Amino acid sequence: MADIARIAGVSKATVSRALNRSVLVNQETRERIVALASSLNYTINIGAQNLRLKQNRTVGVVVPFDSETRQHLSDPFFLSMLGALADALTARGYDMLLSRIDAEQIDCAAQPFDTGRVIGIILIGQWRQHEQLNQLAARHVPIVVWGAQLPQQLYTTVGGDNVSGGMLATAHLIEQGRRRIAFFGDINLPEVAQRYRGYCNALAAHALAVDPQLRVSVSFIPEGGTQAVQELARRGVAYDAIFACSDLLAMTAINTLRDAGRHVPADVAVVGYDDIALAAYYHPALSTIRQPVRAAGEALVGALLELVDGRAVASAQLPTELIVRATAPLKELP
Amino acid sequence: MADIARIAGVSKATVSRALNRSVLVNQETRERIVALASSLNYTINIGAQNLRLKQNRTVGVVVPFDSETRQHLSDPFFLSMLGALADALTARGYDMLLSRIDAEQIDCAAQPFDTGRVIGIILIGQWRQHEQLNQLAARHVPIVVWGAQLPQQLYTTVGGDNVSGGMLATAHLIEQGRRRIAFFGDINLPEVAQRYRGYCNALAAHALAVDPQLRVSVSFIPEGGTQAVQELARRGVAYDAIFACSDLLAMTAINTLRDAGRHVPADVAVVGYDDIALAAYYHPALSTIRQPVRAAGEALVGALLELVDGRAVASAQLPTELIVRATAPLKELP
DNA sequence: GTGAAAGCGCTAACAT
DNA sequence: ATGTTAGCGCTTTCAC
Repeated sequence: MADIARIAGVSKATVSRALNRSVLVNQETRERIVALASSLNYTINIGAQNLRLKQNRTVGVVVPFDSETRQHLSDPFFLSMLGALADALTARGYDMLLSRIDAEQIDCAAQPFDTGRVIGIILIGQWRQHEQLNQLAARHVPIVVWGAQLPQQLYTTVGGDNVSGGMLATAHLIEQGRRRIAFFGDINLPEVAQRYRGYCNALAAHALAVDPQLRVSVSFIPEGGTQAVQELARRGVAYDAIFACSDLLAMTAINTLRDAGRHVPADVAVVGYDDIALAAYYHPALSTIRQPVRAAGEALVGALLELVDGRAVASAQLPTELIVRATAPLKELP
Repeated sequence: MADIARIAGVSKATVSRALNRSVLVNQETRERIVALASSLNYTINIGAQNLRLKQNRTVGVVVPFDSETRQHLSDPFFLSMLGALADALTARGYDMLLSRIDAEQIDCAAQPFDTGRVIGIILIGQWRQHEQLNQLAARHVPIVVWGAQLPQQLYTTVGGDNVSGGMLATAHLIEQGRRRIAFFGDINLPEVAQRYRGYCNALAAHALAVDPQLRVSVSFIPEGGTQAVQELARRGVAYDAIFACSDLLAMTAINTLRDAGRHVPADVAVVGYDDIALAAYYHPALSTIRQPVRAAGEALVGALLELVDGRAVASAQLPTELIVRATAPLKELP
């Protein structure tokens, strides 16, 4: 900027004003300076500007990975969420700083905020770290979490309606005549626990008993579906349907069933979760619960910006939707 | 920092030194200051530090989207590349600033660099913007592009070996007895053009003619596979194999073939490209060309950091690998 | 309408 | 071993 000022024969102050389109500066001078700057490929240094203005238009997006499986950034659902967040932030003129951290050390998530790099944090994935998240919120770190609403929660969450998602999936299977519905998912994760509640609710609503033998605790790794089907075989329990807590789980489960000579949906109907892009292209096309990813991105960003402005924000639940495709079709096959 | 200094009864300089673990400060004083800072959740403001030190540990990752299709961030391959980059950068202690821009205005990609936010740019996706990329490089913007090596190229690329990828796929199909191999992809894109060259090479090596009727120009949208299969039907050309330039294209093509009553691989063998996570879980499991995503992330980051250090970096080609699965198996089915 | 000067939070000579 | 001071690149009173 000093260079520009020297070449243009004015002071730094004038250059600054010209570049910020201040009305205080002579139209002709302003145009001359702007032209000069652009010919020199000069742009205001945002770091210095931020320092002076104590402002910042960068939001931190943190994706925790499971220390054992390192799985998260390979999960198509979280990846598509990233895309939605990038879009939502770009649309509002904010930049996105992406970090990955160990899920066991969620407190590190606040680091980009503490060091002044970002104005707030969006955390994709709640895992089991409820307490640590509460501590961050108590420290007044502006943070919004994609996940489930929990009791005594100090931080803001945006999430799908997991209870209703679980109910929709299970009710659909019941209505198609299924009675022995297996549940695949780790209910230590809050979101999965809520889906399981929905599953139980739907069974109860149809006067069906919950058989704990039908619930298989598997993590969100791709092989989970295979493991779960094998576990059911080991237990020797009969089932005619599966509700899997992710599409990946559902797909690998179906592959394993097929290898075992069982037909989908004839022998076993399957409903997945998330409606990732490939669910529609899988064969047979996957029936699933859609999570509204684009809306989620918007909602997360909106909530965070409110928080940053010092306004309190209630946690939000986004509607989930049953997408009926071939693995659990409407008309029961004979 | 001034606060800490006041409370600790020392000067800002001492606090700065203590927090940077300088040996110049009394051990006891240092520990006292560090403890005080951490109890106050104080961390050095990186923006101010960067300004003073004229340093920066942030790298810009830019993902262009096609103005018409807006497709890129939904493409599983690019998304997984993002994950690999995030990992590679995190491992080296760099942060990642993610932006999406219109592919038609690639020059905007340099903005985070021009404004001093990042030390260099990694661009995922070369598209057709060869000239604009050359201009950026000519301006000495440190930039590394995931894509194909092109003649008169001033910028650095890291990419898969597309020619060899095309050859591997095509040769495999020929060796399994296929003679009429369709090619799905838009050869206006440099990477696809190279894959097509590999395809032609493989045909030539087996003394087979290249039939232009077998090449269908489709973009990387999911519906591309469907469109391409329909286009071949419209043309009325016979074929017994498909080499598709992405796994998504391959999958939707297979679905469309199936709807038309043609069997994969019996009637039509199919090889995809990328080896996205779901290729293995598709049914039938997809034969494909694997692009080494993790290595790509490492290579892109490594190359960029070299550039930033002022060293010249040659473009790199990463090996591609044929993954034989069910859609184009080793033993030809009768 | 424009310039001089102070200061955002930090570090590194240079003193002491 | 610690304090003083200047300055990174910018904006913004306050003078002129």
